[in-house]
Amino acid sequence: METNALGNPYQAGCATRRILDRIGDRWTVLVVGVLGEGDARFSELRRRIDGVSQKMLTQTLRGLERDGLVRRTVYPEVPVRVEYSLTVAGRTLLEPLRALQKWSIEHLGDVATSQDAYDRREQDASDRRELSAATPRAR
Amino acid sequence: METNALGNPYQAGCATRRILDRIGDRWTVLVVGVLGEGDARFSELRRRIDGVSQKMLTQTLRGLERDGLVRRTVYPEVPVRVEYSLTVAGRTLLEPLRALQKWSIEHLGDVATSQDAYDRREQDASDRRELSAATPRAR
DNA sequence: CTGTATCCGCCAAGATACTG
DNA sequence: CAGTATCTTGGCGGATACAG
Repeated sequence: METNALGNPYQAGCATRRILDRIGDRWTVLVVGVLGEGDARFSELRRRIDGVSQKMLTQTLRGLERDGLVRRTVYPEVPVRVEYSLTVAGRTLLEPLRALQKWSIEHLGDVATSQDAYDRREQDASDRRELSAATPRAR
Repeated sequence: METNALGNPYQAGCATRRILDRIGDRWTVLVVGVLGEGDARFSELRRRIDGVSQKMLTQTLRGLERDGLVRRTVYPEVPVRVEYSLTVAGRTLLEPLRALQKWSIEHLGDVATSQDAYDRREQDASDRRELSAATPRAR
């Protein structure tokens, strides 16, 4: 038999699910993306990642550091300087993320179109339901 | 200049972030994965996807249908039969998901190891903090 | 500058009950 | 069989205050 699609068993706890649990949150891929363009310090990341709060940036970086994907280097100057960079493992993650990005760029337009069409159908259906509710029986 | 890493601008709302907003939830990739192995009806998906509730399966399928990635076919028999299948666009999503799965399989072990090491360091640090709090000053 | 520590609102997701 | 309709809740993420 040929190896099929995505995993076997394809269940909660499978590899794909596990990695998505890690990168699926709002900020992780953004941080990895920025660090993929070069090392950066905390305030720089904060500036370059639109809308991230101090707390969430710290939390995201701690998670990535814990996973061994990001390295944190403290320079005990005054004031303290902290540099973040991708580890070797972290850099390997860029590849699959780029694959996902490529898919997005190629298909997100179609997805939006499909959504619009779907929503219009739903709206029509909803209208029809209202109408029939307003005139319960023909007279 | 060379095209760099992940997106440009790499911000909230970028393509990668948008697709992760769609597939980052708990069930979407599992549904796509199972459907990648062949068409299936509702109860079959429910059985094959460990732990999914009726509500979440319906919600996930509706989202994928709205995005044009899954097709829903109703056979008006008694009792009604509903078949779900990936659309052409839906099948193209399998590729980047497999890339992610590949990364996971190759690196998730290292990630777990890194996490353990990190947690042990944290635990030690925490122990040391407790100790110094218990003996505020040497005597 | 680079973080911790708290408090809080919101919403995704689960549990449960009901329906065509 | 394949859903819809509510109710509830855990936890993510934002805001704010404070600290090394």
